Amino acid sequence: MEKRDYFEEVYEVVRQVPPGRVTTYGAIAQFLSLRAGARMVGWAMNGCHARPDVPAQRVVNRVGVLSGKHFFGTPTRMQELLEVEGVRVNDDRVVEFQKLLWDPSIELTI
DNA sequence: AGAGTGACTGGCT
DNA sequence: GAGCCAGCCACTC
Repeated sequence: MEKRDYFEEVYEVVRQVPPGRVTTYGAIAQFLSLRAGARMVGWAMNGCHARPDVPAQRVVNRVGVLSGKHFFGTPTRMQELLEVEGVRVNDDRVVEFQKLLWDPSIELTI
């Protein structure tokens, strides 16, 4: 193992996502110059088990679907976590997802 | 070394 | 909006 180089970068970005907002794998990948590695972002999130401080529920796919909800303890865990933060979820999709979208390459300045 | 898989995306239908 | 296909990189067997 020990290959969590860009993993840490992904975690750092996700960690900076403000509550009540969501981001996409593609946005993170593009921000980290890993555009072709959007899937890798998801794979990186696979290691979120060792990073409880990473709000993976705020990371959804490009259409706002909670594609990773299955990886949470329960199928509704991710949705509830988002709703608690004020993010409305309908049929596993984030309501007004585009409005709640938080793009690191635009809103975040490093 | 080769093939399969995956928390994705873009384009087209 | 929803579905299908192809491209991409990393990891596992």
